[in-house]
Amino acid sequence: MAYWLIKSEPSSWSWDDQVRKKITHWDGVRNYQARNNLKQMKIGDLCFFYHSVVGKQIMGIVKVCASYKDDPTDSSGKFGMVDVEYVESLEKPVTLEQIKNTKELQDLALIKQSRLSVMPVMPQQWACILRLGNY
DNA sequence: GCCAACGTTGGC
DNA sequence: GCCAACGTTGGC
Repeated sequence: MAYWLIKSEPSSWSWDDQVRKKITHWDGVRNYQARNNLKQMKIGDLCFFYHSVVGKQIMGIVKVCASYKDDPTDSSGKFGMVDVEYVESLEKPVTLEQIKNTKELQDLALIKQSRLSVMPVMPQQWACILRLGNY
């Protein structure tokens, strides 16, 4: 099983929305690197849900519940999506600032490639963030 | 195939 | 709201 981090601006899709709706299409990705990461997701993989722009913190965990398929919102047919399902909220959201201040997390793409919206997370990074979140 | 122009993302 | 970083588009 693999771990990921996916971003959303709360003004378009927030963690509260995710908690309420439980399952959603993770559509709208229009970047090839992010798409390639989506393609590699398998059912059961876990993802951190990160609020970009407003909040700038990891809010909780979702699980991949449908693998890569066409994104109906993309008329070009080049991009796809997965479905994700609410799993759990972090007791304490983990902020970008905390991540930047944590030695083990310096290699996270969140820091190195701030514009990438779907990125892999190494198991040790995953565990480290869980500890920061008091999960 | 190069690169200038343009559009978007996201931190500050 | 600004702008740096980055990705995409299109003329040549």
